[in-house]
Amino acid sequence: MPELPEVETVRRGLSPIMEGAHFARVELRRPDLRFPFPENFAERLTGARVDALGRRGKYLVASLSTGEHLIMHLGMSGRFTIKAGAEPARDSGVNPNHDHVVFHMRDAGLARVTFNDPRRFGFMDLSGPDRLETSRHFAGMGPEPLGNEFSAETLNAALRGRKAPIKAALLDQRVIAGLGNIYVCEALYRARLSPRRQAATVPGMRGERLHQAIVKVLREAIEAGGSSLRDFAATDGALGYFQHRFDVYDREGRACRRCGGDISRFIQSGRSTFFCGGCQR
DNA sequence: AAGAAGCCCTGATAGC
DNA sequence: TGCTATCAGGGCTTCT
Repeated sequence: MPELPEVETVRRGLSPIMEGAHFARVELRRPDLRFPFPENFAERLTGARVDALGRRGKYLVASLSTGEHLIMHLGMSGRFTIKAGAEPARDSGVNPNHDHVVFHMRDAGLARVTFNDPRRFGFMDLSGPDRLETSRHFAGMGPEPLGNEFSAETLNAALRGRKAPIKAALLDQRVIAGLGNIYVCEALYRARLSPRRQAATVPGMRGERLHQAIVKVLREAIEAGGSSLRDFAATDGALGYFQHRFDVYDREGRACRRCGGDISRFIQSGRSTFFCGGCQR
């Protein structure tokens, strides 16, 4: 379940291979992922150089020499694997039936970058040469939590007046970019805030705690190479290990490390929320 | 208009 | 053992 730390881990794995390299050939093994590939997708990539590989929220963005941007989302189960040119065709180390896209990169020893995605919740898109921030995927997206524009003040401002539970507000990519179920649960635990608390009541001291908790949990998770629960692996197949440091996520029925209470689980807007009723208010 | 629910998709797992 | 039901949850669409 790639959230910001997992996507950042993938970006760091891909950038040494892709930045500065050209697409020699692009293989599409099916007409769509979650959405159809954009028109002439392979043709528009072939010959282009990757000037930079960035990330916005949970999206990977390759800026191309053609002026277009290749926008990639891992969905739930998307995985990129890198193999050098001479290695055998079984690229991803997982079921090759789900190897949907292969980028053959030159200037990188003809490395192959394979996108495998069993559930096909991932997608790829090309944005025109217009500014990225106004593109369909990024218009209205909230601040990068590890960027300069994210502060306790901007978080508070985004939460003010919101009647939804804080859990739902933090999952909303318009409030803050890149958080998913895992890191929202973990950040709320660290900030000692109940996921049920109305978002509008957070600004103030609670908002400062929450801001700190979000930044810290994301930094630690990136340092740990992300979290590998069911699907996630880095481009070299390595598993992240932040899942071993979860305080609440996937720990239903276990003891809270802080107060000794029981970690409980309930469904909030259709998704599992994990929290400690003893010390999260 | 904000908020919630439904949808997509497959693999792992639980339960019979 | 082998079948079926359930769950996982990104973001988008639809409904209230």
